[in-house]
Amino acid sequence: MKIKDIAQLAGVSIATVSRVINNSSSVREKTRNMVLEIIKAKNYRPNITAQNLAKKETNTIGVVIPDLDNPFFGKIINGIYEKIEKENLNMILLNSYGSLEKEKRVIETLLEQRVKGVIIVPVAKDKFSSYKHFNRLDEFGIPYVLIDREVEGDKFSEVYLENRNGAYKATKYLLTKVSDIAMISGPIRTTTATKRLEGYSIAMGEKKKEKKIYYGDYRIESGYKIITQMIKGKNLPEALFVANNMMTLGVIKGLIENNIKISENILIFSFDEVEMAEIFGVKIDYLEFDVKSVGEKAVDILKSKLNGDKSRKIIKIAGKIKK
Amino acid sequence: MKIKDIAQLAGVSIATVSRVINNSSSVREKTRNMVLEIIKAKNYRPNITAQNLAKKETNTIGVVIPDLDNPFFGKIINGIYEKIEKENLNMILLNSYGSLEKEKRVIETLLEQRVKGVIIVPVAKDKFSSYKHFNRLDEFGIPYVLIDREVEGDKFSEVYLENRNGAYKATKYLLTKVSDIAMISGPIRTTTATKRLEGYSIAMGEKKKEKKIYYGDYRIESGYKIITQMIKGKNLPEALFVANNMMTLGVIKGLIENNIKISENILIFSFDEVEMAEIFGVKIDYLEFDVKSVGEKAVDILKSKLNGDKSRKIIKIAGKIKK
DNA sequence: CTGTTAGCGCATTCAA
DNA sequence: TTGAATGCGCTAACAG
Repeated sequence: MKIKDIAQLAGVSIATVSRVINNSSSVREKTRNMVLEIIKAKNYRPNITAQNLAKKETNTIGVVIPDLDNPFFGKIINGIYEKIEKENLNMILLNSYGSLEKEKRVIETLLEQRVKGVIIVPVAKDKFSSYKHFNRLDEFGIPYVLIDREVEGDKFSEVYLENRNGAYKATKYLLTKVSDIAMISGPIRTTTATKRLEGYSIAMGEKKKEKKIYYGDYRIESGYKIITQMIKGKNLPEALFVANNMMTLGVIKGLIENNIKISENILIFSFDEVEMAEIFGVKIDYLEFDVKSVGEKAVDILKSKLNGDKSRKIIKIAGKIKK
Repeated sequence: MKIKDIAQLAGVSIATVSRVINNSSSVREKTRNMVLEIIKAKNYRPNITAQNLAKKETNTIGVVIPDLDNPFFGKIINGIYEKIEKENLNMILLNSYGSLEKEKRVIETLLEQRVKGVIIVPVAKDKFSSYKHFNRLDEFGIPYVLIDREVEGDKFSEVYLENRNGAYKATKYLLTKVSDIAMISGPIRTTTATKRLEGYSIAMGEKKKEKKIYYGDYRIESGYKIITQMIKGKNLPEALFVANNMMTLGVIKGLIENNIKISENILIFSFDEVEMAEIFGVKIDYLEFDVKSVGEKAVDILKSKLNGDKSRKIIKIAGKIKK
């Protein structure tokens, strides 16, 4: 069933059918209704592939994520979806698996698909990373927005959590309660870890308190290992600021195993939320981020680019202290 | 940059370029290499939209999920993705929001996109639900596989967790330890809840033990409410079989609040995994399912359908007792 | 308000 | 092994 069939059944030209489908130029009320009826009766659906080719554009946007099996990105995807759905856009989802090679490849896929725009969590984590494959998108005139990671350079539009300021606020908050505050940082080659560490350092420096920094790798095990060593060495701080929720989980595990009461014997502050803590009766302070809005804001920026806005846009999502 | 440009630069016809792109019919080695070089030099990417139109087919499959912000489905999506990636297929992801109306609409979207196949978590939950909108896919000759939900009728290919047998195994296991076993069931209008309840009932019946059934709605709050009332009424069973992990979380919350030690004062068995329990030092038995494989198996079935297999296929994913 | 026609970028017969 | 021509289903001038 194609446009031609509908046209014949309706006794009009395909141009007219096309017009009623697209609501483009004016069609006589009566004609329109008749065509509409036939379309409905025949359950006809226009072939979007053909439409796209004729219009030289696409109605899909590409989303590239480094890990599809991660609730954090699930929220972002959700935010993106709800926004683009309203624009009648579709989402093609790609996984970069956190690998630069894969990232380059999926970008080529997106190019072939002639997607309308791209939202991507860049794999690159440090200042030595290469971003030049993003130029390919520029070559094809496809607008894009980087999310979640703070990226070096001054040409990209981005949306990410306020890393430095968030850590600063968190540390300031902890300083109102105690003065012996240690931090478990993420791997220093990542920009997020660097920024979060900076925030902690600045706040501690302002109050001239001694900094105690431990380095983890953002995963549960490293949090567990570090806290276990602290406990063995009997040098637990009054408060511990942990750079992400995974490591916080490790910390919680270690503390519970050693019967150390959280918030009684030690204050734990996680950079981001540990979702289940409350259910298990564990009291953790954290920064609350509207993660979904990362996706939403990215779509907003993309839309403005699609409308011709050439300016660079940076949006930082603010965190709110939850206690 | 289109195929014509490449052809001109190479001094050959577009047919030849098309042939090397698709590796279709034989092209002289020398010619092929030359064309390939130009393609590379110019960073040319064929326009998939045009390819699809010419070939009257698409390289994307549609995936419909009722909740993008749910780790369970994240795992399934991940399983689907890894499989189709190898087939050089793309995934367009749609959200039905658990609404039948939305489901109908996204199916129309998929029709317009002329997707190659569909994998869908049907919204329909009970025997009174309507499945006739799936016929639309049949009309367009698009193969599809239903996942996660057990659906009434005898025409659909499906992949889901073994609900009844899983619950049966779980209850049998609990019966080896105690005899006073209560169950918190899901809402009885859903097939999953019905099946799980059946499994429990059969196992209890075989041993002529008294059944104690409470009805929740699969959400945290209902688990919490039910356990709280049990505690107040001082009628805690020796063991409690909870029909899903969300309600189990509610149960855990209630028990912890009331200082009742899990696995000491009461045995808790969750139908599916409560991921964080171990970290928080809580001992929960559960059925372990390879959730990701739901997606993988669905792709397998879809592939066979794409190859012309008309038979109906049902795959049940087995659960393994984890203690 | 409506129809005719020329593409959109590519695959694929059919000849050569 | 190659090229010319046709068409995939639809949109968008252009003309009427």
